[in-house]
Amino acid sequence: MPRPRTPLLNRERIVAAALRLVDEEGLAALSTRRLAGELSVSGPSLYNHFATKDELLDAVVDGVIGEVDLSMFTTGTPWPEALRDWARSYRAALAAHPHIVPVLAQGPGRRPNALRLADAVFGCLVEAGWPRGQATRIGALMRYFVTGSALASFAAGFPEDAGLYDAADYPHLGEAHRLAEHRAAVDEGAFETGLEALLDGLALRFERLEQAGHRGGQGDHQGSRTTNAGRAAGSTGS
Amino acid sequence: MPRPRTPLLNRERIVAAALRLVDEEGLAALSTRRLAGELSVSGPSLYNHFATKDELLDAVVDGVIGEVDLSMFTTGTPWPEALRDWARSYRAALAAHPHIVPVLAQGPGRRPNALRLADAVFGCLVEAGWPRGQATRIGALMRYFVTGSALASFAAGFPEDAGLYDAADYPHLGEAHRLAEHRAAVDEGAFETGLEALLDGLALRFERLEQAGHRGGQGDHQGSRTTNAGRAAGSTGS
DNA sequence: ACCTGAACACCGTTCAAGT
DNA sequence: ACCTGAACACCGTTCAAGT
Repeated sequence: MPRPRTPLLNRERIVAAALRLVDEEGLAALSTRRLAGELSVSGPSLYNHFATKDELLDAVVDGVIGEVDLSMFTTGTPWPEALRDWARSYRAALAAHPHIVPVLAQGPGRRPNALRLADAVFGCLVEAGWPRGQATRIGALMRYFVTGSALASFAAGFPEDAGLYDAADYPHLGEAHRLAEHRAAVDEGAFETGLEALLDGLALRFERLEQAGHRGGQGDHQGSRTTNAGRAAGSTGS
Repeated sequence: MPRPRTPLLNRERIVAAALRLVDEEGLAALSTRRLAGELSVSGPSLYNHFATKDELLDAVVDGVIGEVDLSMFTTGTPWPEALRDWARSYRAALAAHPHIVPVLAQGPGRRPNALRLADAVFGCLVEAGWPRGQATRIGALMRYFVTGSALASFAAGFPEDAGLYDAADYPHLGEAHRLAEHRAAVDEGAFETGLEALLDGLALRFERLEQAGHRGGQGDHQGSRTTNAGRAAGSTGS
């Protein structure tokens, strides 16, 4: 019985080929038949490894999210810097795979690497002294900003050409807004400005929190010197 | 020649039927054949009014963007309040049509109503004294945050069920994160927290700007008392 | 000018059949 | 256990033909 000769396919090889295909030719190129062809295999073979195409896409997305650097959350970096470094790493990972961003931005973040990511952010913020409910919200809003920026910046396709529409009706919008070259610069600037504004706004809240904490003694606010002991318990307070 | 009997179809009727179909049955239900059926017409008929399905989707999206309230930008409301009211109105419009958000978030914002929207925000900020380049970035980052939030909140589909994945590997994430009921509350909280943080962060920058302006005389910073005269000229400085 | 039926080149997915 | 070919029920879009 020479049965255990190695299978032609496995999830890892399929995901890798799918990501390469999407990166090189866009999301529309990823059909089951085309992907199977890239793997020198017949279309339905893929269904031995993934139940549906959506499940395959989920795996591709999770692989990309796995590229996001999370090390800044465990090296004792102060939370604002950690959040900034992480947001930029997140954006860079999405910029490297622009065509998958629409799938990623939409999909519920319950794949393994998405959960690792959410967990790392949450842990860092709670460690720093943020209440658990706030930490949850901050993690979410940061992801929303990064993915929203990435969608508009990378996935939007190239504006076909200037002069596509009449400028007459938009008194404040100038020619520059329609130039593709400038669009990338605006997007990068918008991301950086938004990121810094967000961090400043959060820092302001953190100061108020610390002051309230010091005045009110131990309310529901966990001080920033709390040890690990309290936070690995399970509930998130959100 | 009884030619001018009114046509069965027109763009307006098609767009309205498409939006209704998407709202009621989701984006996947919007096929050309299905939509044509709703309009009691044959599939290819639609191509007499839209060159492609994408062009039709663009029109649907622009209709939704047209629902966003922009009146706060022309009533002399201070820019932070105007921006806050607008962001909430924007979010509400997307919440009313959750299934179209993925298309909207991705599509380049060069349809008429998207341009009207961008123009209104830009005009308000420049009027308030923001430099044109900054005004452009702020408009963009606000859109990114609103659409990013909306995508994750409304378009993400319902998390199938709790217990889909093992909790063991995510020490900080508790059961609450997996409950659909709590997800909506977290999303709303994340949006509001992010919006306020963003506005605070921008207000901080505006203060610094004003101070620099008063110190440095008239640099490239247009004072907040500038009249309309200067800004309808066309170029945006971005 | 606008609508139709037929057709083209695709899809995702199922399933019996092979090994 | 894993791969195949054939098939099913769809797609978006084109096009000659009708009025």
